[in-house]
Amino acid sequence: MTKKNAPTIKDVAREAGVAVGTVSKVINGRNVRQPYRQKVEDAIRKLNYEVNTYARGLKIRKSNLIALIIPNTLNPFFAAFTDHVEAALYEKGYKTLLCCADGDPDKEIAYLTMAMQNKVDGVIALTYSDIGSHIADGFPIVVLDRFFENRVIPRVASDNFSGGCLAVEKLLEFGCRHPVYIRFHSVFPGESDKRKDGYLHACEKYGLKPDFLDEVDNPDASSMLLDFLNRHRRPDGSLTFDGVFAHTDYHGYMFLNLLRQEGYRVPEDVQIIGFDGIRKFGGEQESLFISSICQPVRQLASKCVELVLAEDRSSVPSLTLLPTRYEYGGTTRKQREI
Amino acid sequence: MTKKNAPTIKDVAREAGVAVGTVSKVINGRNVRQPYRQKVEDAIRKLNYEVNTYARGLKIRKSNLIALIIPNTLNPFFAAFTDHVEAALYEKGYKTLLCCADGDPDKEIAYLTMAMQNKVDGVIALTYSDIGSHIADGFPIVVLDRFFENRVIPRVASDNFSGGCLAVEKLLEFGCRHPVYIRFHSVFPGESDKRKDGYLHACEKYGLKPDFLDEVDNPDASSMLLDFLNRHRRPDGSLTFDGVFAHTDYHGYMFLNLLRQEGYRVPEDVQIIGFDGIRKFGGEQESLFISSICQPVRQLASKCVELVLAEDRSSVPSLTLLPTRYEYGGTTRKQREI
DNA sequence: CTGTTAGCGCTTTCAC
DNA sequence: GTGAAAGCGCTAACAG
Repeated sequence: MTKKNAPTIKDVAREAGVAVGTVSKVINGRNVRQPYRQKVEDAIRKLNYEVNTYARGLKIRKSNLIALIIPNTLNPFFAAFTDHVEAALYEKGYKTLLCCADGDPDKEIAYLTMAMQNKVDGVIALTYSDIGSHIADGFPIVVLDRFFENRVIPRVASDNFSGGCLAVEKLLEFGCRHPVYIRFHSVFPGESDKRKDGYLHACEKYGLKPDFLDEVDNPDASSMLLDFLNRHRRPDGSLTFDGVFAHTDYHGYMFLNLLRQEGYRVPEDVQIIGFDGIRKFGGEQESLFISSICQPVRQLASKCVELVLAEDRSSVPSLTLLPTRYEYGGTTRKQREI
Repeated sequence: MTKKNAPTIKDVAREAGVAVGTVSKVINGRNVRQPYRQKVEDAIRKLNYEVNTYARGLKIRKSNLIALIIPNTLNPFFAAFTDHVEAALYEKGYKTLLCCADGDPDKEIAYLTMAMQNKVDGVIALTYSDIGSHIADGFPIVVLDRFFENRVIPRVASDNFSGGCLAVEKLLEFGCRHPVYIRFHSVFPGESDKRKDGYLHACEKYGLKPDFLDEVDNPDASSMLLDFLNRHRRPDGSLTFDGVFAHTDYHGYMFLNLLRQEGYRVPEDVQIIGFDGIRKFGGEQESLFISSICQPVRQLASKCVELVLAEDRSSVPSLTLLPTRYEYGGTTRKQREI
């Protein structure tokens, strides 16, 4: 809330003995001759003047505010993305309006509507509902990962297909012969679906027989993993697979715990590679939960910022893919000697 | 950015065949007779009208925006706090301006200044620098944990002292005889300093000899912990302590890994209790990294929101302490039978 | 170059 | 009850 008696541009003008137009020019960095500029700057300092954002916003229709709509900040990936978006926006002189929609379609739409009607200059969104129809043509918006059927909206995502291939290739490189894929997917279509395509592609390329668990995400994931394990247990207790590519670090870590609990050694008996690159305690220096195909969170964030701020909307590509990379996280063997 | 040709209150008035004043009243839920109200509402819907926040803000000096200033959202505790603050604010019709200051005093002050001069109705802050002197009298602000010497600013924090006592009591309850305390503290004074006071108090109460590692946080924490360990190793390899109260889950987890690496069993040989209640993958259902004195993050957040929105600033207590609780996280023994 | 002035869209008296 | 009109603080166009 603006302070009740905050000095206005008029007060500054009076104090400096110049016209308001001159003050405005000084504030906005336009050319003003030295003696005038000096007087204005002194007056501003003396009165502790600060421009009123509403008045300016009303006039020039710009808020330097970007809305970031995400499910939450609890999930480490979202948290990291949020952090990097905020930093990138700050860098460019923009503020971040944080909108945690929690997967609630009403809240997502409410935030989006609020954002588009006024208040913000653009939106970066990772939503679950199909927001496509709510977006005015030409409105600066960029979405992460999600794909909308009925509308072309600029998207930024990791190169999930290549990431999926990479996971298989790494497992093979580290000595696996039978890598399986496990996934508990959301019902919303997005680029991350291509991780499986990458797995399948790599299987074909390297002559492997695909074998996977592919279910809708649910609270019973844990017991489904156990079922999967039991189905792949030989009479002697050994497993018919020796490598796991998990669709997410989260479920990979869940599987890791299950395997160890069942007496299997990781990475000796089974190697695991996840996807995302989630780090313990969130720190960028911290270790991963499991070996993983890491999403370039920082680059995703700055690309989103770059695109949402792009002056020329028509120059914004409809899909931008950023490369992933493999990182060791304790559930793979060290690279074999060549 | 407000759409260039967005309908204004005038357009609605013309469409509805009433005066702008009437439209304003309808928008703001004031009394307007049915036929008029109906016409206005129809016109609003027809034109897809939405109030311009700047014009309103300029007029009534209120933005329904609260700035949340925190170091980052990478740290799981900050991430959780952010998430809950956003939710609590949304509940009350407010939006969240996310300001990650990253411990940079300039950025903290910049955000704070921006916030106070205009744009936001209040500030919730967890900062490192001494922002006390920058806060206008009566400005709605609430800080988490930090203590400022030169200024009384409403603070909300966990009851760290009781939490410290609780940690020791739990360790004793689970059979420990010699609990030590380890801490790598920030140089900024805050309520969390009282965790150590709680430890010392409990030691005195239960006739224990205090023994601790208390250093300024630094990159060498790991080797300092190893030093500490070596200093407490008997010739036969056993340790002179059997319980650890770690100032944070983070360093507790670090110590856990060190202990296991050195061949000690946790919780059989040594039990560990941390502080904060950090969960793997951020989920509220997920397991803790280590047994911990959990901060009531959600309650801290809603208390901050409640206080920052309080109409009567003089009714806001200068310090609000919220209770912590113990939760098992794998590094303590189950409660002994009585 | 500087100073004057007309609004931006809204709320809010104040007549009616 | 409703409608007309005066600004909120700022920017930008235009006149000097």
